[in-house]
Amino acid sequence: MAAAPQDLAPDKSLGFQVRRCHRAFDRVLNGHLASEGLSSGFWYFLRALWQEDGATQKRLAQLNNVTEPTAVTLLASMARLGLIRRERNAGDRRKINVFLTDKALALKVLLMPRAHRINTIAGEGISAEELATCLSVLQRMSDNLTREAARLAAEPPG
Amino acid sequence: MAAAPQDLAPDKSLGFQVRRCHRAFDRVLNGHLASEGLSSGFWYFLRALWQEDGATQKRLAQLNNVTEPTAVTLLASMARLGLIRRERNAGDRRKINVFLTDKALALKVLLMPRAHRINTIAGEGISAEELATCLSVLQRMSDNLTREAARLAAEPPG
DNA sequence: GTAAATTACTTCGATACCTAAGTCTTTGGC
DNA sequence: GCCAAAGACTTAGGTATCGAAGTAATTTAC
Repeated sequence: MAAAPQDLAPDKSLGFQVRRCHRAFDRVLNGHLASEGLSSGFWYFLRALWQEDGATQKRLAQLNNVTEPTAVTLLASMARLGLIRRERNAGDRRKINVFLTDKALALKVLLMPRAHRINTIAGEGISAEELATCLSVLQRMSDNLTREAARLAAEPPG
Repeated sequence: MAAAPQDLAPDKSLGFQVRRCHRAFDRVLNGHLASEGLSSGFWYFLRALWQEDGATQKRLAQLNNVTEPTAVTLLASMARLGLIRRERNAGDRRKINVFLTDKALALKVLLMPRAHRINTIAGEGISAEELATCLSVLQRMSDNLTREAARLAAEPPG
């Protein structure tokens, strides 16, 4: 017999476990970045730019699943630290293209292996097949929830 | 041939996908709670207290995987809104026991079904077996990373 | 039985998010 | 052309989170 809707134990809730796991990843990531004077907020933007240097701020926000104001704040901090350079786009002056400095480019060879290592540590004792299933389920859940969030924004919940 | 450590695509990174999924859950949860004047920060404390009314602040922080300062801030907000009552423990005056008010108790029947629904929406089109695997992998990854975070705190990364 | 260590909570200052409401630029309809 | 709509970025204000350092109560070690 299924549990009543009042009694979903936190341990059995995907939302709860996703949150717990996120916090755990974030703490370890921050721990590794602190020695370079960086914080986890920068990490996702650095990685996006290593793949797509010159992207606009809007594009970077989308790649990282954050809103534009969040991107503005983080990119301003990164510019202050000399990690990026922002250039108003000549063809469309609404846009700003973001470019990595040499300093940020150099961080790639230092930091990417650490990211790998964190993923490796996370997956210790877990089969490749299970990890692949988890990754796929996370992607599908994200898609489902993103659709639901858009629905909620249009029409309040019932 | 395996990809070089410099080239882990974000989509294939568990850390990245866990984060993305967390944000998606959080947005939907906030969307549902906003109509009651609540925010997602309260949710986890409410749920913990529905299961364990009278818990100390430290205990609540542990149950929710947040640090004590975070718990202090959130519980202060909840007290301001009349959701909880804090009582200095008579036997050990360092401790503070947290109790739900009637108002917060009444929210349970309203909110728990919504939490269920969010989990249901997230899992649409995904088999029960896959979801169970994902849940189990998330738990084990959290445990691995929590251990690593403790190790890092003791000794900086190499 | 007191000094030192530990525990529970708090305060402080900072970062990373969000929503709502701007500004400035470009595009589309007429 | 011009005005309205849409797009890209910014500002303002608020919440949730952290680490580090502080306070008060209790326990431990001698």
